[in-house]
Amino acid sequence: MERGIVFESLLKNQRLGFSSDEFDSPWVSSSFHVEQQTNAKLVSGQPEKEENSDEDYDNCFRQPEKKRRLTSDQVQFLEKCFDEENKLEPERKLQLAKEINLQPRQVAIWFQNRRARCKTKRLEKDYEILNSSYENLKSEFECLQKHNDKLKQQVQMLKQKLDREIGEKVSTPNEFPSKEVDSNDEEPNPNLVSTQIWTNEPKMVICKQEYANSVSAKSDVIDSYSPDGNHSSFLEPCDSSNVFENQSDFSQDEGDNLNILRGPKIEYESYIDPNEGSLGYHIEDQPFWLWP
DNA sequence: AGGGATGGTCGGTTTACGTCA
DNA sequence: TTTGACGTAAACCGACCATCC
Repeated sequence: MERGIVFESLLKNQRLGFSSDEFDSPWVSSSFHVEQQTNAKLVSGQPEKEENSDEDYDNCFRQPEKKRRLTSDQVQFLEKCFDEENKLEPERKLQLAKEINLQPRQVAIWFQNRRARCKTKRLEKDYEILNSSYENLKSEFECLQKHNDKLKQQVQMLKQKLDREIGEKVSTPNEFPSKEVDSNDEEPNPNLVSTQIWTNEPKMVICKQEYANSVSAKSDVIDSYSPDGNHSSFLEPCDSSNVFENQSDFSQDEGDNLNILRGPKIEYESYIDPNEGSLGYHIEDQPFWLWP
């Protein structure tokens, strides 16, 4: 049998162009390999065949050598070496092969496969991180969409209210407060956006003025339209340092690749459900901007 | 400078083993 | 007990690259 194994290995090694140092058959008188063979026989339940040189010679042309898993000792040893250095210098390969009675070629292949497994695991981990980032962004986006819808509803309500009250004031012009909003006779500043909201209180006026060019920059109303007609997204750059602050397991390396996915931090603290009776909207803190 | 030999890595694939329903 | 499906480790293959002579 040994000659059969040697023959098979020789064929393979010649085909692969192995150097002579790699072809130092560990299959002969290898304690590790004997253990492997014994284990395999125990598992498969096949009786051990009587060793015979003539039979072995005949076996040279029969079935090739079966694959054997490395023993746990061998794997442990290789794992330890892999932890130290995941690449193999030629001398180190020979040394390791000698120490655990394997062919240098086997050691090389083990390291090769181990690197591949390592990479696969790393990719899986990266995928999980990316996926959870995606889920976070998705749920944030959905929240923002709901928020946006509610804000639009509010605007609609306020518009209707405004129309109604203007109608009332027109029908009773004496009660219409004249010049209460701006008693100065200054020229109107084109950069000012002035919005007047008439409440149910006849004499009360809520007036909100902001510089138009500061609205999009400072507004807490995130989804807005800037005067130049461009839609200013709420995903524009801002302080985003806390977005994934609960994801403390981001390693530095992974973080380098994933920074792009860290969106802006968005808070909803000032948002109160408008269905709760009053407007519930901190209008005095908000620049008032009408959707087109 | 150019080319062949050698040897390494990598991605993908095949093969054989071991486990489990 | 047998068997087939399945996951995984070992081995292979081809392409590519670096180094040496």
